[in-house]
Amino acid sequence: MIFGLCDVNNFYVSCERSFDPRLNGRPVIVLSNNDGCAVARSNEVKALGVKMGAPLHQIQHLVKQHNFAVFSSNYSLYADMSHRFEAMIEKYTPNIEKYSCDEMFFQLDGQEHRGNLGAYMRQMVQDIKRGLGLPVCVGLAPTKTLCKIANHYAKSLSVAGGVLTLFSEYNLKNALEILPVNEIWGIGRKHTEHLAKLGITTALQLRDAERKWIRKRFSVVVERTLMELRGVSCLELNEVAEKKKQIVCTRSFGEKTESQTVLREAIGYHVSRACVDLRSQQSVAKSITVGIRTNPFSKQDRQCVRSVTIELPYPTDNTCDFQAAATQALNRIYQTGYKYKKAGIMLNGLSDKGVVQYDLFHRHQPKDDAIMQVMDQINARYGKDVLRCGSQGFEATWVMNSNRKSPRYTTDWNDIIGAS
DNA sequence: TCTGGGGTCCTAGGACCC
DNA sequence: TCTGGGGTCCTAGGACCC
Repeated sequence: MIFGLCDVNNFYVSCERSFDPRLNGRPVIVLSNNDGCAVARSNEVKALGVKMGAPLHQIQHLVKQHNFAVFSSNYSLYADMSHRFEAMIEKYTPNIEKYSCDEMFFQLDGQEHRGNLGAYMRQMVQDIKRGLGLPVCVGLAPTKTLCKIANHYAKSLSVAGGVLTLFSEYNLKNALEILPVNEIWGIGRKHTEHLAKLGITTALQLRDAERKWIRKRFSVVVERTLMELRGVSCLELNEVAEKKKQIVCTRSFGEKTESQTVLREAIGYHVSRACVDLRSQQSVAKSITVGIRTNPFSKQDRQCVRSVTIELPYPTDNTCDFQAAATQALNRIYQTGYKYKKAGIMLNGLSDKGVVQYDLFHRHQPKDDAIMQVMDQINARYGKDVLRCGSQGFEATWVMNSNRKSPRYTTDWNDIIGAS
């Protein structure tokens, strides 16, 4: 079996460029929620030394000087492009794991490419470029971790055709010898520091280290990484997307607020979002955590970070139950005199809706399910939050900044190119 | 003035059980 | 001075990922 990884170069930026070719060759960045940081950068921007997650206000001089095109993130566009990207790969192999919106792992059994794997994959790369306007790179190797590395080199070396394979010991050795450990999938900042103290700074050194010794000093995770570098596959392809084990919804506010009403409305909004998500995967949740905080970067504001978890009497997927619990939670943590910047909620203890055990005194109300179903249907048809809980309010004074969003080219009739 | 959001897995340690 | 052993479940916290 052969593993492959196909990922889109600078995904969000490439989506924007796909619908506006004038952006090609021009420095482009896409901002995080609330227009805070640069979360996607074109190669021109990377070449200027702008780091992933750089706060916009810190790079304003470059933005002006080099005439960056700057976009707020347009998630409905990116999600739609992601689906199309996945569908294109499916034409080449049925065994796909959607690892993230812009990365697909897959497996090839050696039959479909008729002896010329490279050509088969280059064809796929071309197809995606032509069909979606997205530039992608492919890495092929015996393990997922090595695929990541092959993909990394395909991209950073601008390999012709966008496909790089890592199979022979000769190629592997050369690739791993010059790769710093922190570039390995699964080795982050802490592990890098720790490894450096042990004299391990390159991928090759990690691969050839003593397995038991690494296991003892780190954990099975790093041990697995080591084995994967040796070409022993320890990570399988997960083709079926598993259900989420927790659902989180948090947002910063466009402006700071001291008002409990505004906090309650923001939290109400997040609860609604999370519950729709919960029901769509046919789960119920046991508890909800509500959190609020001030701006941690602010020097002059007094800081306050609070959160509380409320256990529900029974696991449920009912928005109203969670709204009531959330309001109760907010009452417990809210304190006057602070300028709050962010609020969020988390649904925990998820389980399958069908298999929940209720006790003797629980009266399950089929009516509640019907109400939620109707609410989901109406909102799906007429727009989200047409029907909502009162606690969400109607003003949404807290909404984040998103001033530079591109049109929803593929998901809104009015924004389709050519529509008047 | 301005700094994102949403996840997963693993381990250690405590509570509890027989 | 003496105070078992083995197991499971749960949670908090750390580390990592995109």
